[in-house]
Amino acid sequence: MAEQRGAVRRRDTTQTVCAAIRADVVGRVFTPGERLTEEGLAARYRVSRIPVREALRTLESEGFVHSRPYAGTFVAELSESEAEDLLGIRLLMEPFGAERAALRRTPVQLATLELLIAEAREMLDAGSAGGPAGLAELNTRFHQVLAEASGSPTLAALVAQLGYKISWVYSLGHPRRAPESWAEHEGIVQALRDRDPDAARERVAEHIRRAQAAYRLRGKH
Amino acid sequence: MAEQRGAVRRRDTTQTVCAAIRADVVGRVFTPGERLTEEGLAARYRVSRIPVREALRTLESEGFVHSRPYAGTFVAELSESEAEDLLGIRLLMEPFGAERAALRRTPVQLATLELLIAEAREMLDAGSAGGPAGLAELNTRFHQVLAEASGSPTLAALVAQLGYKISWVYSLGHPRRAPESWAEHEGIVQALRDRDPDAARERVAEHIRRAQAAYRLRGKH
DNA sequence: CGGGGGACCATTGCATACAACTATTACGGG
DNA sequence: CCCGTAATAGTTGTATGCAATGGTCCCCCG
Repeated sequence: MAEQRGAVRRRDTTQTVCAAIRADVVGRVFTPGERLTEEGLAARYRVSRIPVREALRTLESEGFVHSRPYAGTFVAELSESEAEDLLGIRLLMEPFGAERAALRRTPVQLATLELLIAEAREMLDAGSAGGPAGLAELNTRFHQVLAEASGSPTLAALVAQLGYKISWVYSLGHPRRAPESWAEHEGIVQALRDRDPDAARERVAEHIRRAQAAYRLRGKH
Repeated sequence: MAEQRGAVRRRDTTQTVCAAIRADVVGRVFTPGERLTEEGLAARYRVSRIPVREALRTLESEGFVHSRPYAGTFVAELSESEAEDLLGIRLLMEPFGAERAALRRTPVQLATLELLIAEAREMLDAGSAGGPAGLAELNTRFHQVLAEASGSPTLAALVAQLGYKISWVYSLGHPRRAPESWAEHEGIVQALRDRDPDAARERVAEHIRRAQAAYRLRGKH
C-alpha cells in the first residue's frame, strides 16, 4: 500500500513521480506553503533525488510549486482572486477549443467522448457506486479529450494544466451537480457530432459558467 | 564569445541553461524535429548533463521539445494551424489580462511600461540603431509586464509561454510594423493609466488583431 | 536485389557521492 | 534582555559512473 506507492518499474520514474506529487498537492496531502525536501519526497516515493528534482522542475513550470536556488521548494499558494482568475481563463479557453473541436474532431475522439458519457451515466444510475472520485476523474478526462479534439496540442496542454489547478481549488469543497453537468456534456458532444462550432462554443461556455456559479456558492464558507 | 556562451557563475545553472536552449530553439539554431542529445547540449553550454536534463523537462512542459523515455528529446514542430491557433489563444488571453491590469496595475508596473515605451521610442527615433533585436526584446518585455500587471501569476506565466512560442513562429519573418505597434502600446498604457478596463481590453485586442494580420500577410511565402 | 531479424553501439535513466549555499542556532557584546 | 555575528548543520546543486533501453547497421535469407 503505502509501501509500494511509488515503486516504479525502473522506467518512466520521473513522469510517475511528477504525477504522484501533483496528485498529492491537488489532494491537499501537501498544504500550500509547505516546504518539500527532495530527500523526503525521494523516500516517500522510493526513488532517488534525481527523478524528484526533474519532477519538481515540471511542477514548477506548471505553477504548483516554486523554488529558489539552494533555498528549497515550496507548495504554491493560490489566492482567492487567483482562483477566480483561473475560472475566468478557463471560460476563455475551453469554449475556444470547443469551437475548433467541432470542426476538427476525429471520429475516435468523438467516440471517446461518447464512451466517457456512457460510463458517467452508468455511475450516476448506479447511485454513485463508483464513488465521486470516479466521476471527478471522468470529468477531468472529458474536458481533456475535448481540448485535444481542438487539434491544438498547445491549447490541450494549457487546458490540462488549468484543469489540474482548478481541481486543486475545487478540492476545498466539490460542488455536487454531477447529473446536470453530464447532461450538459451530452449537449456539447451533440454539437461536436453536428459539427456546429457556434453551438459547441456556447454550450461549453454555459457549462463552465454554471460550474463557476456553483463554485462561487460553495466558496461562501 | 561562443566559448563563454553558457559559462554560468556556478549558480542558477538550470534556469540559465533552460533560457539558453529556449533561445536557441526560438532562434532556429535548433531546427524543428532535430534530435537534441543531452551530452551535446552539456558540451555546448559547458555544464553537466543534470542541469540539461532538468532544463529539458521544463521546456517539455512548455511545449518546445518532446521526449520519449530512452528515445531522446526532439525539438517540437509547430504546424501552420498550430501557429494560427497560438495567435487565437493570445487574442483571448492578453485582452483578458489587460482588462484586469487596468484595475489592478501597481504604480511601479505602470511606470515600467512607460519606461519601455520611452526606450522603444528612442530606438525608433535613432533609426533602429539598437537593432531590430532590441525592439523585439522590448516588445516581449512590454507584453510580459502587461500580463504581470493583471495580478494573476498564472495568466502571466501562460502569456509568457505563449509569447516565446509566438516569437518562435514570427522568427520565420518579422513583420516590420514597429512604429505602429508602439503607438498602439501607448494607447494601451493610457487606458491603464485611466483605469479603463474596457478600453484596455479593446485596444489590446485591436493591437493583437493587427499583429495577427501582419503575420498572415508575411505568412504568404 | 529487397526485406526481415539480430547484435552492437550510442544515449538515456537512475543511483551514489561530493561541493556549495542557506537557514538556523548558539554565542558574545552592547 | 536584545541584537548582531559567526559557526554549524541540513539541504540543495552538480559531477561522475553504471545499468537499461532504443536506434542503427549489418548480415542472412528469400
